[in-house]
Amino acid sequence: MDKREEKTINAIYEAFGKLINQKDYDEITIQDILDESKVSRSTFYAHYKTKNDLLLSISNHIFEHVFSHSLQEEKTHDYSKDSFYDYHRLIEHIFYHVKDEKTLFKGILSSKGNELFLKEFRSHIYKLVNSYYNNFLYRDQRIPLELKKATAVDNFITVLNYWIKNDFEESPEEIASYYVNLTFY
Amino acid sequence: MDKREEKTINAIYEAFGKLINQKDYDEITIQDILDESKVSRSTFYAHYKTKNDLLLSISNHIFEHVFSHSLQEEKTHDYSKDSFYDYHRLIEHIFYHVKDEKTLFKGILSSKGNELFLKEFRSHIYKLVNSYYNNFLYRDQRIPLELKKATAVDNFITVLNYWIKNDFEESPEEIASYYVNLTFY
DNA sequence: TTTGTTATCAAACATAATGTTGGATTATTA
DNA sequence: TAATAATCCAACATTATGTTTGATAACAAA
Repeated sequence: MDKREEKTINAIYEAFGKLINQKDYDEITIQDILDESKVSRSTFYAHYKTKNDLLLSISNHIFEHVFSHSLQEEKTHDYSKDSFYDYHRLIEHIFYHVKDEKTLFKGILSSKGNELFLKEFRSHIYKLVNSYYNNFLYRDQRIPLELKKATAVDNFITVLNYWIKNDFEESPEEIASYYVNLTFY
Repeated sequence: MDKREEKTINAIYEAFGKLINQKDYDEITIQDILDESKVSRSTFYAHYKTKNDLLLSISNHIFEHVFSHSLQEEKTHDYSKDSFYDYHRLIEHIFYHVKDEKTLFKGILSSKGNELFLKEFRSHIYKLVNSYYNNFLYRDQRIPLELKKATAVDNFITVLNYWIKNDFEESPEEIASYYVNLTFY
């Protein structure tokens, strides 16, 4: 990629990261981003069609990092040898990566208007959850599998929000065990 | 209330109900509401400061209905005699009321930009959950009480979304039992 | 180093939605 | 029926979005 492009995209990402920790996504105007990043209007629109387009791009950038490990797993891992332990470790791993991006997660998840981000996030978690129930037999007659999966996804968000509220005080291992206990026992 | 006022507010509510089932809250313009309701711009702004103000007003109107029973309970019910059975029945009751307003719930919960509604909704459910844990001892050492409460709130939304996705096919009792099983066992 | 390419910028512009105001009209209440 | 109050129309100011232009400067490749 052209050095100039890289520079502007970086500047825009940086600006967004700062702004999202100051006000709701809803309230951030493109003008705010231009002012903060010192990128010109026409340049911004050369890269992104809309503000949502930018958010989507940032989301993908984050998730590439956070879910990189699980994406690799998906291809190389031998599921016939899966154990619950492996799965638990994978979740710990993800929480580790989330903590690496704590500022962005905190900013975005605390913000009104983050639905696009949440939707992307959920779809990534859904893949994990799905692979879990493809490898472990689901026994509970009382609750439909699809509902159980939906709960498993939403619990992840709930636990993460709890972590954010506590300013990432707990260790990733601790948080992962909360999630696993809530969801799979 | 003046008959004329009642008429315009009704017209606006009706228009909103129609529109929210056609497009996302985000995409509904005030102009759309004016056109659909045939209310003039200045009249609209005589009643609501913003579109969010309207959504808030509609939310309160819905929740007054849906949680009326539990609000009454709060004051008159003798909690020292509380049983889990009573609590389960209360939840069934709420799902009944939700079904009465199924069109609005479906429209709003399927829509982008509904965070204001969700926030209000959550705060109502939180009151219920809170009263539950004030009356039943919490034993689980593995999960902090506050996290358990947050999960209990979010599970409610998850189950409701599942119900919506299935077009309210299940009975309120069935749905309530899904919720209770997911959350309290 | 030179040359062709391409990203950036500033500035002006069109468009669209929001929110405000004033004055005329009509419905309601008492 | 008279006073009150809600509605309407229409014009307007404001704000944010998105587009277009042509000039300038940074880059990559020969």
